[in-house]
Amino acid sequence: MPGIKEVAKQANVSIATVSRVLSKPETVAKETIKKVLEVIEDLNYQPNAAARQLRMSETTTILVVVPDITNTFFSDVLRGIEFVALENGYQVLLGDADNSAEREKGYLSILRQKKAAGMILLTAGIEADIVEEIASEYPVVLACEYLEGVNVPTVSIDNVSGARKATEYLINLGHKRIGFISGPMNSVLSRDRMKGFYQAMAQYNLKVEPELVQEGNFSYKSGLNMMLKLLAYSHTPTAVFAANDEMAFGAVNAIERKGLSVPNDISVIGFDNIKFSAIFKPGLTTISQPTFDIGTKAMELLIGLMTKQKMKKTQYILENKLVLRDSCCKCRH
Amino acid sequence: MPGIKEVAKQANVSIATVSRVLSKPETVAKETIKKVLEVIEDLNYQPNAAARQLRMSETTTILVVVPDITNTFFSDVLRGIEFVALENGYQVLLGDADNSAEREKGYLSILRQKKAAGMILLTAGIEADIVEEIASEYPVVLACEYLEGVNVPTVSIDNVSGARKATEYLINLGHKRIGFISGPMNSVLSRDRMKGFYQAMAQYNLKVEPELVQEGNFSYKSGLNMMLKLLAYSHTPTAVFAANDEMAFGAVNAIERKGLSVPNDISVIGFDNIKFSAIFKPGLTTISQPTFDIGTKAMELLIGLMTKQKMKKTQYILENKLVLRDSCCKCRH
DNA sequence: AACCGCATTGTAAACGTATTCATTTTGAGT
DNA sequence: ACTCAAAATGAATACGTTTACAATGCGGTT
Repeated sequence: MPGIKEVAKQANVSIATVSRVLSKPETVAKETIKKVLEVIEDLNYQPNAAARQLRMSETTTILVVVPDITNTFFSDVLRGIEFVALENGYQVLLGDADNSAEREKGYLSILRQKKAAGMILLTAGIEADIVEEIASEYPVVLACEYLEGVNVPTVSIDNVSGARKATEYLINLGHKRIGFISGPMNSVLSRDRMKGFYQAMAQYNLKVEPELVQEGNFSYKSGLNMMLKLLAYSHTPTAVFAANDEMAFGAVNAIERKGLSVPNDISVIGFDNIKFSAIFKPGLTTISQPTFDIGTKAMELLIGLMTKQKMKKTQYILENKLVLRDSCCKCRH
Repeated sequence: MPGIKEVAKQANVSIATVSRVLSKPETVAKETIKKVLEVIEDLNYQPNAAARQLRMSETTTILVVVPDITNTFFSDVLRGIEFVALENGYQVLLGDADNSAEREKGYLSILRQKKAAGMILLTAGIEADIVEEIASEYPVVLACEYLEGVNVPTVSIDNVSGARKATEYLINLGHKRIGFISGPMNSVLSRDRMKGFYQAMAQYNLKVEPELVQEGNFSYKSGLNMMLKLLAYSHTPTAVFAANDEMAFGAVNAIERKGLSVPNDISVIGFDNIKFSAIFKPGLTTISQPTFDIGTKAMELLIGLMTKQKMKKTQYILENKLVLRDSCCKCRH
């Protein structure tokens, strides 16, 4: 409630001095500082953010758009983002797109209204040219997902190599008939993981049976259903690679529902290494993404953009790694 | 970039008219509206939020503080909050307290700086008197957690009755030696669940063995460890009630690690009904909280507060219910 | 004693909008 | 054609800051 002028009056100085105490203390006499600070403390004064923002034409909140807040994978990178945001005096405005490109697009107006100084997109539902346009006008960084051919700062993992790594692991265990449950094909990330799968199969001269690759949508249920579909074929796979952990859980449960065992009858490998993968039984072998680091790096990139530092690098690809647990074993067929 | 005055100039009207087109179109001629709207469209003009906020002294962002963004339980209520927020033109600023009361307190300045018009607390790490003070000055609602004796608008579930329900269920299955893994005792919510446990036991004249109640901290790991502790006693329980699902997972895995089976040797019941409870094996019997509804109701309450409607009710207790799955069975001892 | 330089403080303008009040335009009624 | 109310518009101000610029005071130098 109390404004700067109330402070000024009580401290017997001008509002300019009060302002300076807060922003450039080195230009005001020590004694005055003390006096003003006392009054500020006394009145519990906090500068009005809107006024400051209007005057300085800069805000300290940034916008983060996630495709699905309910997905633990994203909450981990969110935590990374918020960690460095707070450290640098920024606040994060959360936008949950709820898997809708429409809602995703709605958040752009927040940027245009200057309610946020920059944006981190954990999604990729917006058309590339729109992203490019908005990125040319405001600080924007892409995390997790990326868009082909656009030159927007990005931090992600190499989904192709990750998927290749997962597939190779199965192959090295002796598996030849390997099924693949993909993510939704409208996402680059999904397409990359599929590409990695195909690359590895080709490299080892293995044929991929068209009926053994099914498209899911990253949900448990789709993993379950697609696996049931796979199991309905006369010649079932001896191993399955699911493009994310949640679908892998579905696959495992589908297999067990049919009276088969993981990994003894069918091996299953996932992707993401979410928290529950270690809790699940059997422990899920999967590709681990450095979620927290993706978040911190993305936020650092964004800060660089907002403070107009010239950056040596704007594209980061973080390492993923295979984490071994109990859902895969040697092929016994 | 373009301001209201640029629009005014191009449309050959005053800035006042432009402003009116946006906020009180009924007071301006249809023809003028059309002309102005065209220019606005043309320039892609968006009113500056800071200026508007300064002038109107009101903002449309609200602050939500969660104890742990990584906990899927909270992301579900977050989704509920954001759903009605968006519907009413509000944005949500996310504050992750990372389980630290200190960080939690740090978010209060956002309210004081008027960067947010109101706040929803999903946490309860802040001292009751501080909350009460801040709530007397700004719109604040408590969700999930609540504080004893403070009259701040609150929406929660009845943790006592939920815990009683869970315990009764075990008792009705014939269990007499029932263990309890509690949440951290500094949270009212935890204390309530414990209270419900004791109430049910007392009601059925069952003795609770002190060594069979252990304090965890809502994490998987603590559930695992506390269960191992329970199993180390000579006389082990035939059933265990864990104060949240994540700890229940830990308990189940601890039991199986000892070569015992759930539910055949020991029944386990949880609390919250998070998404993985249905995926986990055995399917976890638990108490379901209406997470989404908690979120929507909390946001509705907050909107009521912010728009200064007089409200008939400021304390909501939502229904919880028992959901049966496969982690409990009749006592066989 | 006059002057200069520096440290400290104050005055006033600007940021982009909403709104009050005054002014102009419109149109209906005579 | 003239009047008058109503409708539409414009001019000017305020919101709470930051900051460029001006003003003041003080110590030391000449």
